Amino acid sequence: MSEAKFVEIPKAYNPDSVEDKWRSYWEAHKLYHSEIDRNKKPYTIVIPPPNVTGILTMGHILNNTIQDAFVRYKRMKGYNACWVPGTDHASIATETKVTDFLKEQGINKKDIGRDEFLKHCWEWTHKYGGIITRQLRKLGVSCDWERERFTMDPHYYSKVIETFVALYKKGLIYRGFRMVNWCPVSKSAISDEEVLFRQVNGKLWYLKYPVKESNEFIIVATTRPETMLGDTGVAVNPNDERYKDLIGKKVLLPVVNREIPIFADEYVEMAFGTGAVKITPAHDVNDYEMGKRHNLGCINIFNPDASTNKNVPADFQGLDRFDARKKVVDMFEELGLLHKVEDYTNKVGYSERGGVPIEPYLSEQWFLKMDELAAPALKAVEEGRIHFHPDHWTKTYAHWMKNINDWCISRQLWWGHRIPVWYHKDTNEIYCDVNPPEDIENWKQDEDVLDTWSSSWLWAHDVFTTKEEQQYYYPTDTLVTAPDIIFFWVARMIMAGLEFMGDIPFKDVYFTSVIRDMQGRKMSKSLGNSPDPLDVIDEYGADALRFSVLYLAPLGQDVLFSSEKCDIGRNFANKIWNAGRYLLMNAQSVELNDELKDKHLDFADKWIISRFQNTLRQINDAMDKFEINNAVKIIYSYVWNDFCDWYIEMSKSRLYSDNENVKSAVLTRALSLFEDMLRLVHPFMPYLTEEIWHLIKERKEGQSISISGFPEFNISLVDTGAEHEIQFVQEIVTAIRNIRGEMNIPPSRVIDVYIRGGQVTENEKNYIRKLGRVENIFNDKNLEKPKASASTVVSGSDIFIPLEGVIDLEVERQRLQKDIDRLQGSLAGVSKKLSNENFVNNAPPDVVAKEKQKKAGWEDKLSKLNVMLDDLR
RNA sequence: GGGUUCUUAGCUCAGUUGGUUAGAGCGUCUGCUUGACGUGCAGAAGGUCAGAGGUUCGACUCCUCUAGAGCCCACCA
Repeated sequence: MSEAKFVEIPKAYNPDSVEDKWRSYWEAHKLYHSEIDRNKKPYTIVIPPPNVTGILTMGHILNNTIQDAFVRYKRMKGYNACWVPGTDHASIATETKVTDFLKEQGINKKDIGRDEFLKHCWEWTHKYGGIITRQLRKLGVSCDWERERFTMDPHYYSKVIETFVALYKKGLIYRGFRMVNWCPVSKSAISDEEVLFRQVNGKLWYLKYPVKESNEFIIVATTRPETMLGDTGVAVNPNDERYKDLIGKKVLLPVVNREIPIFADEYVEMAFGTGAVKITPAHDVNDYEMGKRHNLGCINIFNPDASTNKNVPADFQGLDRFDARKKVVDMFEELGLLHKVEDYTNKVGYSERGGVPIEPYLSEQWFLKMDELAAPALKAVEEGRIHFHPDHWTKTYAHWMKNINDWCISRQLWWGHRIPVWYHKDTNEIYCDVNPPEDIENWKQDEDVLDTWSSSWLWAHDVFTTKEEQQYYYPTDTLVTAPDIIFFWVARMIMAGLEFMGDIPFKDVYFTSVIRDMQGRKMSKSLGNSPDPLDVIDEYGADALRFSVLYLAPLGQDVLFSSEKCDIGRNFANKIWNAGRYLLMNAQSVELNDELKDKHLDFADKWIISRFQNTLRQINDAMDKFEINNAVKIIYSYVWNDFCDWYIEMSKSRLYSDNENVKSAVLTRALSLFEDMLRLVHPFMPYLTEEIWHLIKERKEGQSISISGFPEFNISLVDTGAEHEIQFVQEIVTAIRNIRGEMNIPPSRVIDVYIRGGQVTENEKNYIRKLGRVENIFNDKNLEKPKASASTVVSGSDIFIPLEGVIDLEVERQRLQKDIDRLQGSLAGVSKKLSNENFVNNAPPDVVAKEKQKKAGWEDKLSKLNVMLDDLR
């Protein structure tokens, strides 16, 4: 207990060294590794695996902070908490990056071949794969890193293949020649969910098609004139009088000189454009359907990269689709067949990855039938076996599940799980199994890989590698994820869980907020409006970032974020730090004695103990309801307002007294309460709390606040009497401070206070003196009002503060008048209510009684204030 | 076009099943080297709860409509 240690505690909390220290401590002691333990209930979370080559975003910060808060909370509550981390191979995203990287070096993917390319992918994965998990660690997440998984791990890989084979053999997977969303950049099909629609300011071109054997033209409107090269018909509405005579006739398609029919179909809207539609079955979903209905030809005019192919006239071949568009339009203009051009805004589907408009494209793909899988998955949520938080996502989910289309699961890529299907070289027979056919030389394996999501949909169960583990840890408890992958991932995981495990994959799904910038725009690379989380951690500390983000992110609402908002968390961390500093500094001179922890209790102690219990109850309640943001606010207010502003301040009057036993008791108790408080804070601010917890006393190697248990609610410690007593003291102190403030009386000037009313205990007086900077307190039922004093009314007592020579009567009058005005307003309201017979007769008696009580109290106060005001005249 | 969420203090947001004198943080103003903290302490100002109807004894809260914002879904060329 030397002076030296005194100065060892810095004035401001500095997270830098602290965070690294405890992170390595936790990892070295494997504190967050979980093994099957039949004596404990498991609490399991699987991380939404980030893209292996990605970097940490603010979205990840929020998402993982929430998971960590849940996991730490449950771990402290005695659950066998297991948080499985990992990354996703992100087939298309990674392949795009590697392809681009190779291209920069002049290497073409096709030239080096599949095996060589995959080597590069693995190299890339190993090089960049660790980045995001390292970044995640800085946040202080309590993942079980020994369980880290990757969706291309050998075990996981084989599970994906097994799953494909099982579904194929069950008849749920089929191969079909279909129109799919084609991404010309990755040259692969993508699923409906990977198409993003954007408003595009484009044009509507009106093209004149000459009708055969006549001088007439039929004018069609199109947003994509280049597709006319593949037109095989022109459609009109059967009820359209304008075109009645043309139905059945032929058009001589300009440029390509092909004869195509004019036909009628209900689909055509008469009001749009000219009411006549050019039909390109190979490059438009609707046209494809119509083509089938009317037996039209189907001419594919594009190569996989969306350049024009040999099915178009020679001088149009090999053009990019946008160049082809220009050339077609020019040609029409030259021929005098361009009727007009209008500005037109419409929605165009873009490839999520490629960032270019998708091309509806006919190709052979693998599909997974969804009906059979979706039905039970919908039921699980509708029946409440799985809960969504916030609940309204259930509706969105149900809507999607009821309108679901088959899932295109094949991708024309190499990085991923290769489809376990072989075609016989001679007979074209299909073979599907986990192992290749024995006479492999006669077979050729399908070139495609599976959609990333058709591997990650197994995540909730296949991260566990043995039957025993699956039995113990599955179903997992809580899934925390962003709402934008509800269809990509959440829905499909539910399907997979029910199909392959016969049980739901998780009980609760917490949909996080979307983090936006202060203008409400989504964080994005191109806008450059996303702060780098690592910079924020460097500047504010991980705890501050975690706390701020939780504080700002209510369940179900988007969050407007900028890094300055982390002031909240940093200031809070500093506040806790200094509360600890105060107690520990006093522990230098005051002896701690555990035997006195429950001795010399006064109402302030009983009050804070009671407040702690109520806070604990509220936190438990909020956490159970998945209202983390609420839990955080409750803690904040307890720590700052109750513990620091009042309890610590009150403790001073006794800590600086002469009674050694009292001092000992007060400090021991305060430290114990402080330690309990740290436990409440720990799930949200793990580093800071761990640091102070170790400063409080020497701990054994391997001990940690994170496994020290969570306080348990004890109703017998709730003390309403003490809470009322404190309230009285607080009101008087606040009234005194208010007068000081309004009268501009500096704290350095001590004052006396006269309390006319019920008896004030010595104990209460002590606190009032200390907190109000009061010298003498006079208390009696029949006190005379001292001359030239400021006055007010608190809890039925009249308060007078003599201010001879200082008081400004005009200011005092205004102050009282303000109170009176406010009271009269309230009183008018309650009087009106009580004079309404309907209210008195219909409202519940306790409500009426409460109103009457209010009224009586206010009337009393009002008349007293009026007397005081009169006194000043 | 369908669905969904939202509109409360200058800003960002709380407000649980209808009954409060409508709250917090930031910002603003005033005072303060108060024996943990100026990343702090004390005090103050600031709101017709988007608008209009309705239900009710009583509406920020429930219902309808209107206006505005966000998100998701949808094949109008």
